[in-house]
Amino acid sequence: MRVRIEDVAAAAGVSMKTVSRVLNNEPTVKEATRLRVQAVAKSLNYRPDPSARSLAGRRSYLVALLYDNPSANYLMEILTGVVEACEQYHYGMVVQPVAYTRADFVQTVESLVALSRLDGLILTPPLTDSIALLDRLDELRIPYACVSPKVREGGIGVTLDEQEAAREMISLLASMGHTRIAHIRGHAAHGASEWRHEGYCNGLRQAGIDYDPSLVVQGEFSFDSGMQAAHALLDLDDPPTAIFAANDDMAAGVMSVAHGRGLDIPGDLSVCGFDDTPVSRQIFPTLTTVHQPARDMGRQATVELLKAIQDPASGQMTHMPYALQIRHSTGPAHRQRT
Amino acid sequence: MRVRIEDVAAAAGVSMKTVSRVLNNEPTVKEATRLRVQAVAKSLNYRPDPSARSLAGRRSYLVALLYDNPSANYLMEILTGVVEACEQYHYGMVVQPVAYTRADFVQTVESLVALSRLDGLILTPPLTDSIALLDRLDELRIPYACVSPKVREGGIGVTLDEQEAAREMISLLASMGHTRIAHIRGHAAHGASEWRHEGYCNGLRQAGIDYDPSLVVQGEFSFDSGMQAAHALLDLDDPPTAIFAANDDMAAGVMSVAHGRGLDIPGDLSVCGFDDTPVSRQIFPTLTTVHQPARDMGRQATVELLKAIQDPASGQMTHMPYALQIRHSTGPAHRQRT
DNA sequence: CTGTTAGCGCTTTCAT
DNA sequence: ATGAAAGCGCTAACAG
Repeated sequence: MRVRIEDVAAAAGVSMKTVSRVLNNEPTVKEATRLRVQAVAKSLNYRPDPSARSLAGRRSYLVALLYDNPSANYLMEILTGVVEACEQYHYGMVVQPVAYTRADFVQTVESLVALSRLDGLILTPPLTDSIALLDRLDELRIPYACVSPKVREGGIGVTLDEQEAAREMISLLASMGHTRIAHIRGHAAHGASEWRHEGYCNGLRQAGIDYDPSLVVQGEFSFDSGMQAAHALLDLDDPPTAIFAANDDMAAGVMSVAHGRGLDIPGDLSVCGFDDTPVSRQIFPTLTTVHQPARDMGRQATVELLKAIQDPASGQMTHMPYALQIRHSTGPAHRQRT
Repeated sequence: MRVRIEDVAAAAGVSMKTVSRVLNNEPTVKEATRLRVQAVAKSLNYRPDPSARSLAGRRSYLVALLYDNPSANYLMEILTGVVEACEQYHYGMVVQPVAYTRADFVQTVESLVALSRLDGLILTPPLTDSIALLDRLDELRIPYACVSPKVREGGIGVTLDEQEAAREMISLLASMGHTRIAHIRGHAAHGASEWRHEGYCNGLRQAGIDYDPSLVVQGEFSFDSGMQAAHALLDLDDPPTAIFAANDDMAAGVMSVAHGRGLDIPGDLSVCGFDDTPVSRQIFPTLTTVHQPARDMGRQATVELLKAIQDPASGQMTHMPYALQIRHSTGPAHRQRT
């Protein structure tokens, strides 16, 4: 039969409430009592019943990971980190896709939270950039952590200096002698697209290269949009010798087009991406890109969220490190186009 | 304030229990009453409290998706299907990675089920092939659905005729004139590796090609293992003109090696994979592979599971269709190796 | 076919 | 610092 709190209380010679206090880390318990109860609970292999706990406590011990159509690899990494943190803190996790383009999406999230009594949310891009959503959550006092949000002072979650990473990438290309460096922007709804574009601009400026609008085309983070952009760029009268795509999928699209046109990479064209997804190692040549520690980011965001759930005054915005992955798709700009 | 069952009962002029009956689709309610209660519940926007329901009902209205280190894309597709089915049936889903290589993994699953009172499990490969787990779940009468299990009569879930798909792939290669067709096997723990290999054998037999053991090498479904296998095969005195890898990641590894060696695909070497993951469209040339409807499979498996939870006598093993995706990595065996 | 009475296992008051 | 009693919102068992 299932071990109940009552059994633990009896075995430890205290009341149910005291056991409950120990379980919930409430401070007002004598240390000796706490230790004894913990020992008994462990020896009986007691685990509180989640339903009973949440019914009585008016909370679910559940957080939800919300996402809208992200890359599978990225999301899986984030998810793995979230799961790790949840396990450690004895919290449960549910995953929920939400279509942020739908008019009623804020309401959808609201009722999701209400119906399941969710204790907190982990938001991933581009949900992190919906002011309407964030405002409403603040209003409702629903704790949430953002992964890579566009600026928002005082929020909790994790960020990465994507702008600086992009700048560094451009500096790398410039140092190889490239002066015609193109950029394929990411989906307009993502804050990341802004940052990466700004980093591109900063990199050019720092290298003393003028910004040429014809070298910047809009993509939407998909492989196909990368291909389209590549065609547009390579059809230019004075085409670029290097292309910085705002993510790996688009960079893969560029490389595919380049191969199709018989261009050598990196001899004729250098290509680089962002995210360090598995495809960056699986294409030929391997792709120079920016690594972000998505799994750690998921874990850290969740840890901060859980802290904020316990104490709304806590919860930080943590800064995570990025790392350039220099592989074989980038090189000196030396070959002459025929 | 939250609407409770009591409020619905009062508004409909019936007892709480009658409302409960309507909600749970119990048959013993007069049609007129049922309709009235449903109307009132909807107008009040009533949604039962999951915690209270599960505490009183001794069940969680939760299913868990269990996995062990699968490809991110595959899992995300399955997960999406599971979420769809859960939404439709008003069930919740939790995801749980479990390391099936650990000695205590069956116990881990057991306590997971017990502690969260999970109503059912969705198993993905290779968990579907752990006899120990399946036996224990049967013993405990815990409903579960398998996605692509190795044979098990009477089980519930979804399957795909992977053997036949592999055979068809080999037939395709043979019809293009290939006679030296190699196979890179998948991870030994996966039933899929067996099937695909058997399909390979059948395909050769049907084409009247002798099975050459030196053309079959062991991989483990990873990109790197595909590269290693490719090196081994291409170093042979009489190398293959076509390689059938047991999944796309390994096929991508093969293509990378081929490019590195200056081989033309498909001129010098035809390559094909299995699974139709995004990478198959993102590499150059695009990869010929086998598509499996992973999302539908996840949904269907969940639907069957949910049926089985309601009525243990129901729940089927559904057969799903596959489809060959013929792209640009395969072609006639015509070029002469230099 | 419908209602009444007890809980499910825990946390909250409010005492002490 | 600890305990007793009263629910949380729902379903189970038994009546009628």
